[in-house]
Amino acid sequence: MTDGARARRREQTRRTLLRESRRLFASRGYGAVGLAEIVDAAAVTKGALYHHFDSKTDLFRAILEQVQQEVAQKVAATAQAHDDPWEQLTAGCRAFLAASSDPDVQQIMLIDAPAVLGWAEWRAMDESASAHHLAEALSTLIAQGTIAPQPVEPLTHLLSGAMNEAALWLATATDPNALAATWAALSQMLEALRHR
Amino acid sequence: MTDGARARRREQTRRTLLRESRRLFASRGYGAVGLAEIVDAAAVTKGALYHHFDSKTDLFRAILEQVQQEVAQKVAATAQAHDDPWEQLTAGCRAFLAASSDPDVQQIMLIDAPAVLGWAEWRAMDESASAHHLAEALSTLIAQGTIAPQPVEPLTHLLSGAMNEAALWLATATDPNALAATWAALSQMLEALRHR
DNA sequence: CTCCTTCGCGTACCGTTGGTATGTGAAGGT
DNA sequence: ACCTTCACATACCAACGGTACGCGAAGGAG
Repeated sequence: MTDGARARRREQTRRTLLRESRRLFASRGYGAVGLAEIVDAAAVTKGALYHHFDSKTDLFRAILEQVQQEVAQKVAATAQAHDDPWEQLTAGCRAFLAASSDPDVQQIMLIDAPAVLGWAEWRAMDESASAHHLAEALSTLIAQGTIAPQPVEPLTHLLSGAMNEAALWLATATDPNALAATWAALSQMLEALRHR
Repeated sequence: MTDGARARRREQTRRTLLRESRRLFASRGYGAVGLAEIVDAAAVTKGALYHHFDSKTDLFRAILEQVQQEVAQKVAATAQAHDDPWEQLTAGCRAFLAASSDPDVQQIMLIDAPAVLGWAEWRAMDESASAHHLAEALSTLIAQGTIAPQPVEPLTHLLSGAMNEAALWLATATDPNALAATWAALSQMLEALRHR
């Protein structure tokens, strides 16, 4: 069913298209890359592209989904290596910072995505991919009394936004211990949430 | 010198162009607005537009500069109403949140700007417009011992990113006391920076 | 007042872009 | 052996950002 020469070729074309367009979008930005360049790099034509994706925006959406899943998986894997919910939160945040330091992830997920898809859709995708986990972790910590009772949504957005911007800055920072300093400051903020 | 019929007409055309394009960019986003629509709304032609601006991107840059100055002025005015550096910081952050709740400001300054101009240029403009003041306030507080000695740059980016994302979320939040809850959480984080 | 220059802007046009309609040949069922 | 379906190629289009050039009014020089 999922097999056959035609299905295999289809999958391969789609994967090549995603791979090449992701490479180009990541290196030069969504707006600066034309479809002609993409289909040329993938050694196909626009007909093939539009057979797999509804539009240039739809292609970008598929790439973003892929990037977000990769980041979310790294964060989840790191967090699940710990038992204590508080350590899960801190380790998850560290893992997110590390994953977001990848230039590809930054250009696609943090810079272009909100402008290309609109903030609302970007937000919805980020929610289901990673912000949901963050909110859940915070809820758990509130439930067990580690964090003072308070609405989790504002907290989620403040932390998410802080880490996103910090990751973008780290990419251009020349100071070799900028990552350590950033983590120290973020850790300081997280500690502030602990019940006194 | 700055007067004369020709100079007055020039200024008026430029201002009309900025006003209309800002309105359109803010309401539908940079990518979804064409130059034809802009010059039509301003009752001029593309010749006039390109006489005042080098490109569509350059037009956007001029608008962004204007928006950032407005926000920065509101923040500075609020901060300077206080004497205590700590109150200047907190009041400034509150003012920034309030100013960034304007949908026009969000679409132009927070959503489109990084993608249109690239993160580096956006960062540079934000730096000279408002982030510089934030960093200065933090430096002052460190110098006077209110905040523990630490690098200010990571702190600046964490706080700036947190406030940006929070402002975007507040725009879509239905909960009427979302602003209060957000400020409570942010205030909690700021308090954490105070020397123990 | 006259002449010439400059300036602000309009007109006409171009190359490229995202998107579409249609053709085509191989794969797969019957 | 036949017909359908599918994956993709080809050819084309409207709209876009951008440019070259023309034109009329404003302003300085004599």
